[in-house]
Amino acid sequence: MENKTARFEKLLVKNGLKRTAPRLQVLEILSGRDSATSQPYLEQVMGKNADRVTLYRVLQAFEEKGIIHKVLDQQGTANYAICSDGCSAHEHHDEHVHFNCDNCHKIYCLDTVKIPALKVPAGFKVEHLNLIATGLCASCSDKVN
Amino acid sequence: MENKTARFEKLLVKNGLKRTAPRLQVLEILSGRDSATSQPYLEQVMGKNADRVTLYRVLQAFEEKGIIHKVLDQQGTANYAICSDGCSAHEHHDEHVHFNCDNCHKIYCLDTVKIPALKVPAGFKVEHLNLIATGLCASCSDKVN
DNA sequence: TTATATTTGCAACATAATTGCATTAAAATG
DNA sequence: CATTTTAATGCAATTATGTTGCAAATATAA
Repeated sequence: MENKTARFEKLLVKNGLKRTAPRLQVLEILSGRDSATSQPYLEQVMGKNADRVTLYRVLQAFEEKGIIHKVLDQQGTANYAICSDGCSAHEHHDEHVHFNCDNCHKIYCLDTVKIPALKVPAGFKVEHLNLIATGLCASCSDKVN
Repeated sequence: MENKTARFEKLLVKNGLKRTAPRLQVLEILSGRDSATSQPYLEQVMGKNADRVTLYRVLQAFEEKGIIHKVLDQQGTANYAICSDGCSAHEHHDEHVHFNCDNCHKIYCLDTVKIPALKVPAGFKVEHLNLIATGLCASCSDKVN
C-alpha cells in the first residue's frame, strides 16, 4: 500500500502491458474514486494528457485483461471500475450488484451484494447476470433528509 | 383482439397522442415480435416511411407515456418492447428480468421471472431494479444441440 | 546502445443522437 | 364542412461518440 504507483506498474507488467503514462494515469484516477467512473469523465480529467483514441484503447486493453470492468449505466454510458482481486482475464467475476444513484449519478460496485440465483424458463441457458439498482445512494439520501 | 389497429388508436388517444402513421407503424412492428426490438432494427424496417428523427421522437414519447419500455442490451443499444398492462406513465412496473441472447442477440422480456428483493448496504435506497441475463435463448440452445 | 515490438497521436472516417425551424397533418371549433 | 388551433413530421445542420490506418514515439529486450 506504501507505493501505489509501483503497485500499478506491477499490475501492468503482470498483464503483459507496457508501463506508459496514460495507463498509469487511468489507474490513478480510477483508484482514487469510490464509484465507477464514466468514460466522458475520464476523458475530461485526462484532458490533453492523452488522446481520446488512446483512452479508448487503454480502457479496452484493461477490460480484456480483467484489470477493470465496465458497467453501463441507465443511459447506456460506459463506466469503469478497478476489479477486485478475484477477477481475471477470462473468467470475470463481476456478478455483484451495481447501484446507479439518480441524484449524483455515481455508480457504486456493491461487492458485498451478490446477485441471487434465478429461475428462468425452460431452454434458456444463463451465462451472466447483470443487475443495476437505481435510487439514492447513502450520501445523497443523507443530504435529502 | 379483432382489430389491432383500432386498439392502437385507442391507446394513442388515451395518452393524448395523435393518431399518426409513424406511431401506428411502430406499434405494429413492436407488437408483431416476441422479443424487444432494437432501435437500429426499427429504423431499418421503417425505411423511408419515417425520418430517423421522427422515430427517435416517437419512441421517446411512447416511453414517457409508459406505452413501451426501453431495455439496454450489453452493447448499450436501446431495445424497445410494448409494456404489459400493468405499466403506466409514472409508476412503471418493468421489473422483470430481461434475457439477452449471445447468439441471436434478441432480448426477451421474461415477464414471469421477477427480480428477487435485494439487501443493500445501509443508507442506499433502491427505487428500481434492472436485471439482464445473458446466455443462450431457448431457440438458440436448441439449434446448437 | 541498438534492435524490436508496442503504444501513442493524428487525421480521416463512420455512426449515433440532438436541435431549430418551416411545412404538413390531425383534431377541435364554430 | 370550413376554418382555426395545436401537435407532429421531415429536413438540414450540428454535435457527440466510436473506429481505423498509419507514421512517429517510447518502452523493454537483446
